[in-house]
Amino acid sequence: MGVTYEMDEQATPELLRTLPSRMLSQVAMYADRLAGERLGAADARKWHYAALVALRASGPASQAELSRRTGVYRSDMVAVVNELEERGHVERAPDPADRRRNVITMTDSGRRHLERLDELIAGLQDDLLAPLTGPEREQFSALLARLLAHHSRA
Amino acid sequence: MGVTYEMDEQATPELLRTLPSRMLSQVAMYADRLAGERLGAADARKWHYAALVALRASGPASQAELSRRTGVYRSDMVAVVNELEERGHVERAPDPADRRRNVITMTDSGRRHLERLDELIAGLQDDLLAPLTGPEREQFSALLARLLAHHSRA
DNA sequence: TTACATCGTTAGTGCCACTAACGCAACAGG
DNA sequence: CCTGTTGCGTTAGTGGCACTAACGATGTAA
Repeated sequence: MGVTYEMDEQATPELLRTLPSRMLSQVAMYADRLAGERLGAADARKWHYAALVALRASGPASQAELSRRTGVYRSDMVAVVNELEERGHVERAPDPADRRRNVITMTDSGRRHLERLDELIAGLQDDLLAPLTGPEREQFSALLARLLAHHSRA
Repeated sequence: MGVTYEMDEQATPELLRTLPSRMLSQVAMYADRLAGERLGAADARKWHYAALVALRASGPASQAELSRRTGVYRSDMVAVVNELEERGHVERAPDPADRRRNVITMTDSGRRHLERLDELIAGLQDDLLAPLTGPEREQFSALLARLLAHHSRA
């Protein structure tokens, strides 16, 4: 796992090495890679987790609703639900009240799967923030939250 | 610019909304998008900037050297140098001392271009960190630097 | 009825990280 | 002097993700 590629950190120009946007991208890349690897080992992807969490939080929902709640595009949600359905973690049924919709329901298998993923994701946060102390992690999260709030408002 | 997609922030489960790895990815995504848009408007890409900064910092270099200094893959550096060459920002010449290598040299046009990009990138940092105070920006950068250092050591 | 919006779905774009393999050139050791 | 190894530039290709466009079917409102 990890990168096989040899990059010379020392030789990287100071300007580049200390650029916030660049550090941000790199740390995020590392986090994404780690998440991808671990979720992959559990036969899952980021979006599976997001969808399952949304289902647990608010109960059965249409694909479009899941899309809104997770930020996954409606068009990509199709594949996510397909994959979760193949693995028996959700069921897809037409909504009798609105025949445009599918109702997605989490199965028991899905609930168990989600619990495993919860632990996996929690461990991930821990490894991601490993070099920081408790208060520093709070700090970091709070700053991220503010940046996110600022940049995601319409 | 920005996203046309409608995501319901309110409906996103707490667990998901406050997950550090997720916030990190999202903020990074926003930063990347912003960088892509602005650099695109200046007929450039992230990698162009990285390569030019490396050339300014340490003078002419082979493509492999630029690759190591910027973190851009050797295979992708080909296109970067192609594009910079097309635009007249660098020159590519065979290295007489080692005929495997190309020597990449920045032109005057490249230097002027880089100065424009410097300003553009500086403005970007400012917009990215807009909601944070001066000390908070320092904090945030320092935390990122520590995370990066931790995760990029062999 | 007409117009419009929403839903699931398919297809496709573009960017980026990353791998594999190629022919060529340099180099180190026996 | 050969020989295996390493480094170089380059090509091609993979897979994931963000994102757009358009479709037919269905629901809602003017």
